[in-house]
Amino acid sequence: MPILQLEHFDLSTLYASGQCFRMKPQPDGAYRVLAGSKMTTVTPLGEHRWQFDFAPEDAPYWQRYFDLGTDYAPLFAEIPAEEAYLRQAAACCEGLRILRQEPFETLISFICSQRKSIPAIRDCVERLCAAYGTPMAQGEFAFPTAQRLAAATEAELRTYGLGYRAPYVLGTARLVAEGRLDLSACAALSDAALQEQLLACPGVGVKVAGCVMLFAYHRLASAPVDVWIQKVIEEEYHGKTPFPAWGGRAGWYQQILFYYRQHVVRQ
DNA sequence: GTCCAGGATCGGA
DNA sequence: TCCGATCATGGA
Repeated sequence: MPILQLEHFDLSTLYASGQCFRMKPQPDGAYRVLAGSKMTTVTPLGEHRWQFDFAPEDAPYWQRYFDLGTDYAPLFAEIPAEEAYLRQAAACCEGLRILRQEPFETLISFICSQRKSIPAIRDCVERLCAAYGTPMAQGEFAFPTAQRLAAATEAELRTYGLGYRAPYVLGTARLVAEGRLDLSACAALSDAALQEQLLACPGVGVKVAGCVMLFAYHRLASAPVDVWIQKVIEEEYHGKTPFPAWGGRAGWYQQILFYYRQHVVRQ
């Protein structure tokens, strides 16, 4: 199994980053990472070295998932000096990255996310996987396919902690299962056209669409504003969003600010 | 008991 | 176009 030396990579940071909900800390300090129907275990060896445990044929998949083809050093170094708060925040998340997650999994997960804490989202997503996902090795389950979720009933979904979001999940799963929304084809769309497609899903507003664009389609100009980012805008940017001025770096900077505000500043 | 969480939707102004 | 109420659920 490959051992990689990675300067800007840290699973504890990614685990807490709020972009993925199926990373699981293990008792030995490793992380089990599930995505779609794939699974890997990543063990810290110290000195920025990480051991990846996955099937040999999955190497390209995880390379892409963790965005290992991108050198993040310039992404930290190029933050303008005049952006003092952003630089201060970035100094606290050296291992942060923007993942490339499965679109359907990301879409459903963030529909579930509305007005939930990150631990609550993890629980909810995990229950959906256990109920509708294909069993994998070591007691884990794949993320459900659109077909499986679309075949559920609203009442059934509610028993997994979805609450009022149950019809949203069902409606969106049906859009995908019936081919009325082609998430693979969406990868070729412009940012605006992609957002339009996502907003057509029940339970998807600008914020959830923004998360899917950033965390699944790697649209780095997308900077979703949740309650934490709204606090940052009010506290540090005089209530005026800085994201449009940041262009193609907006999503990356947003993720730095989110991590910093939630895990370092807190309150 | 209250308050809050990676919000969206609806009705009414 | 904008605003307020409302929507389940779990944890602090």
